[in-house]
Amino acid sequence: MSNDTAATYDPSQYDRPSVTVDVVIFSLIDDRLKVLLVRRKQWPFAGMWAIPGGFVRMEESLEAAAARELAEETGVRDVYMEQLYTFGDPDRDPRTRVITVAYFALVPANAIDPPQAGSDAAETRWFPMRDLPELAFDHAQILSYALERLQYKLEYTVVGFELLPDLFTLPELQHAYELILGEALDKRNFRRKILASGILEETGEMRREGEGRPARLYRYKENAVVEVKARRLFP
Amino acid sequence: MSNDTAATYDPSQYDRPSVTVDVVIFSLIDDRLKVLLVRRKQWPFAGMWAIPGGFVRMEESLEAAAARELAEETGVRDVYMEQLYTFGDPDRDPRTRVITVAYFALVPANAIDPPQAGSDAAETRWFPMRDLPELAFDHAQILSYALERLQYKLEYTVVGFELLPDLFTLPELQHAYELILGEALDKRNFRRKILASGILEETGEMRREGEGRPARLYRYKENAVVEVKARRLFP
DNA sequence: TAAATAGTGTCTCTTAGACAATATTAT
DNA sequence: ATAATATTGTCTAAGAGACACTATTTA
Repeated sequence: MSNDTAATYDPSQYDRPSVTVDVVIFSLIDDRLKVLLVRRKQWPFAGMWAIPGGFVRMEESLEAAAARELAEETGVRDVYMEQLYTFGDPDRDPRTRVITVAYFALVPANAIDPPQAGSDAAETRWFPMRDLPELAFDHAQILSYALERLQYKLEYTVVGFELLPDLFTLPELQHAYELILGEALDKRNFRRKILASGILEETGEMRREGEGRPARLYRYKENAVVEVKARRLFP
Repeated sequence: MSNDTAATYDPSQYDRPSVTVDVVIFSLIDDRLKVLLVRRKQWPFAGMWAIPGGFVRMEESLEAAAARELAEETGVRDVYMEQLYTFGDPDRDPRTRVITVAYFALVPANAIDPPQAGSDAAETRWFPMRDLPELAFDHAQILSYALERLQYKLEYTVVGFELLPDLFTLPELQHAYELILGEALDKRNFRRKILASGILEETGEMRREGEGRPARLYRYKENAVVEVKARRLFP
């Protein structure tokens, strides 16, 4: 806290809840928006799937805890991550009072550790957002909110490229947007809007795979990303 | 949390941080945007001002804790309140690890208890946002972020009326917006935008005070507010 | 040369901003 | 009548959506 109204303080006079971070990890895999889930082995919700998370250690910040969870599950660091919301209903965990600070992360598929090696041998799996299993705790609510936020952000920022490799083509980026938003977009309007944002630049190179005409490869400008980050709603 | 990655659980194996809620309480008083602060009496930051807040009790939700703090400080219930962000740097409180879930509330000045009677005798005072004292903890950062969010929301929603009494005139509403945004707005464009949102309705009555032509009194439509609430970014 | 994919321009409609005159009341 | 405040409409510029054809490559 900060102050106990009358500014008295005695930690032992209050029971303390547990605090965890849960990280909703999104990626585009096999042409679908997928989320990484962990299978629970014990009560409560044994056998059900859950968003990866864990306790916040006493000496680490919330962001550090979320980044640590992400790295443990995917081996990935330095990807887009933002705080989503804090969920704290008293009965959301049947064991004890647990307040969780939820984050969501966007991870390019090519950056993920091959065998999804968690530090321990917990079973993890990527699930399509449109085909989720039954979820433990209030995690269905958290996932639903994370998707809503991701879709919302796609409409007014250009975070989509955070799910792609460093170099990508505009058709690839548009495809990513269409997968997440669940609707087709007009090529010309999409290109106009994205390029007008000024955060992409051509590499001068082409991607020549597949049958048709090769596509130009783009990257995002580091400076421009700073601009976008400054305008984020959530610090 | 939810799961400890490997789904083992033993609460005693982890130290637990304290969890508090801090509530940034905004109101329009004496023609200024003001925020309610509490003077600290003890170490740390004795004598400095802080955002009102307190521990989350084991049996209450975060929202309930925030609403309780708000009621204790202002006597007000059932006003606009939303979760702002969760701040958890390990050293934000020199006493122990304290994670705070920050909320912000919009309170109509006419609804506030006259003598600002907190349940205890802590000294509280309304400070203009443009003339803040030195603040305890990371509360300057929290206030700054709360103002940013309020200004942002004013631009794409019509939350401004949450700071006004049930009945209000369009010039009063515009004045509230100008105070918060810190800039003059065009009367005609403002009225067009607000009325186009469809969330206000005329009462048929007039406010006849002061010298000039009386102004029409409006209220907000309950149904319309539900619509706006459904479109909120934060659940 | 056929098939596949990448890339481009215009028109329209809506929205937001700039801008000034009239209407209604109290004094 | 004068002062004070409330109310109203138009023009313009910019942004968003609808829409179809040309360009470049591989097989």
